[in-house]
Parts: sequence; structure tokens; C-alpha cells
Amino acid sequence: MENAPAPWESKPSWLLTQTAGHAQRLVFEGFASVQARGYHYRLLTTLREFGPASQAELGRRSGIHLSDMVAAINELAERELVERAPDPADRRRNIISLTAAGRRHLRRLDKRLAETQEELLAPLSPGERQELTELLSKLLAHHDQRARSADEVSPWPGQARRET
Amino acid sequence: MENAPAPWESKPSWLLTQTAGHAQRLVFEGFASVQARGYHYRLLTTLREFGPASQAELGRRSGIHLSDMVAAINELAERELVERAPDPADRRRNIISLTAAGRRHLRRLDKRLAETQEELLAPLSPGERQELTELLSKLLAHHDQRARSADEVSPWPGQARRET
DNA sequence: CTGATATCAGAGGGACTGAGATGC
DNA sequence: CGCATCTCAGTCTCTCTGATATCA
Repeated sequence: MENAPAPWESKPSWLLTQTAGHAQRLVFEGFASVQARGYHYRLLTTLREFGPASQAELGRRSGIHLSDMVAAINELAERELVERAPDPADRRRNIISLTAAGRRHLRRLDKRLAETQEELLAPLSPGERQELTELLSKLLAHHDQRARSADEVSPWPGQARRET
Repeated sequence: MENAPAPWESKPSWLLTQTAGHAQRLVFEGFASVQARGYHYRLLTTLREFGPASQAELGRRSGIHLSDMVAAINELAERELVERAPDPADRRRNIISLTAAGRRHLRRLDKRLAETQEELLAPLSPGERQELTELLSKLLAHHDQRARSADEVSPWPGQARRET
């Protein structure tokens, strides 16, 4: 078994994206087993945390793109996990709120997601999990920061952004 | 600024997928800046390491799906970074081999990717980078292993696999 | 016939762009 | 008018499925 490890397999970017692929698959399967997906969890959680809101507001809080809200809310509303009601004060808006069934559903998702984290981190000790979380948080904070400032008005006109 | 961190933002699976998103973006942009993409790097690297091979063989070694080889090889062949020649011993096969230009191009990609890793890990100390790499490797080995054994030959003929 | 090879078409899931209708 | 909201349609990278033609 001439196990020649490909060069890319040792690159942090590869380790990250591959591991993230597994994580995403586990989360996806976990949610799918209770007929849900990531957007549902984020929306329901946001509603529980902040209370009823318009779709636009919900999108901002949950980090879900406006144009993806429609489908996600539809899916939840069809199963009566959330309620979509017109805002009497502003007829452009729909006020989305959590139903009792939605609250129950969310508790199932909480549990499922916790199990998924456990499955994901299975080979790591508590100390290692802590370290991993800290390292990733550090990386994420750094790059989120840069992405945000890159998105702001570009003070340097020479800097090209997004040329597609 | 009532910074209420959403619950999902502290989950390892979230940290992983988000960080991986940044990593992927950096790698993608890095490669794009030299008119390449990840598949190119993996293919060229595999060719350098193992020498000429059929598309199927290359796909196995590089982990690229057979049906994605055609386009990737096309892209490389059009720019004469690889050569596609019929195998005289087996007319089904194309033998793919690296050209001199391909070798030069690959050196550029090597360099670019190294810079990308540096950019990705910028906020971490050498020790932290080492730890992160080890933790991720551990996770990846674990989950790759499980994925593989789940995929292995079903010793029970009645076992249906893949029902889509 | 069984199996491998190369090709092409399409799905998928998450995030995005762009355009529209409506209302503030 | 400018701006916000909601909706719909389509794009993108990467990966996988499936079908087909060819050949061993």
C-alpha cells in the first residue's frame, strides 16, 4: 500500500473544507431526519430569541438572504410552525411569528443539532474540542472582519472587487 | 450595541463551515488570479507525482469525479498545460501527460496556494497552526474512515444502497 | 455478457444577483 | 421621486447521479 499522501491533503485549507464538508453533511442529515434544514433552524431560533419580525428584519438577524426567505418561510408556514400575518402598520410587510408547534419543533432541532455536534467531535477530547473552537473562532473573527471592511465603501479606488 | 450572538454561531459545525467558506473563497480567488481552479491544481499535482495516466486513473488518484474530468482536462488541454493522447494499447483510453508549460504553471499554483495558506492562517501563531492542523486531521481521518466503511461492499445482498 | 472508459446532461444545496410589483 | 419590502427567476462552485457510446 504505497500511501502517497497528495500534497493538497496536508494544506490547512483542504483540511478545513473537507472537515466542513463532513460537518455539513452531518448537520444536513440530522436536520433532514426531522424534516428540517439549516435555514429552518436559524429562522426559528431567531424568532425565539427576538420575537416576531418582518421578513426583511428576520433575514438581517438570521443572516439569510432576503430572496431565500420566501421559500424558507413558506416551508415553515405550510406546516404551521410560523405564522405569516400582514403588518397593519405597513402593508408591505409580513409579520412572522412562532407558533406553539414551531416552538416544539425547534426544541427537537436543538436536540438534534446537539447530537450532531457530538457526532462531529467524537474523536476529540473535551480539551481538544475547546481548543478547536477557540482556534476556529479566532480565524472566523479575523476573516469576517476583513470581509466586512472589504464590503464597506472602498477608500482605495484602485482596489478591484468582484469582477465577474 | 446589544450583541446577542446567535446560538448557532458558537456551534463547532458553524465555525467549521463558515471558516471553510472563507478558506474556499481565498483559495478560489488565489487560483483565479492565475486563471486556474482547484481541480487544475489537483490534476497537475497528481500528474507531477505519478506521471501520465488515463483519465479514469487520474480521477481516482486526484479524487475528482470521472464525469468532471472531461471539462477539467479540456480546460488544461486547451492551454496546452497537459496533453491528451490516445492509448495505443487500449483505444478507450486517453493518456494525459504534463507539458513543460504545465509544469511551469503548476509552480505558479504552488506558490499561490502557499500564499493563500498564509493569508488564511494569518491570525494564528505557528504553534496554533500546528494544533489546528492536528485537530482537523484527526477529525478528517475519523470521518473519512466512517464514510469509507459505510460505502464498502454490502456483504448482505439484500442490502439496498442508494435508492434515489 | 460483464466491466471499464470517456462523454454529456443534469441535480443538489447554500449563497448570491437582478428584476419586478407594491407600498411608505 | 427615492427607498423598503416581498417575490420570482436565475447564477455560481463543487460534487454526485444517470445515461450513452465505445471498446476490452
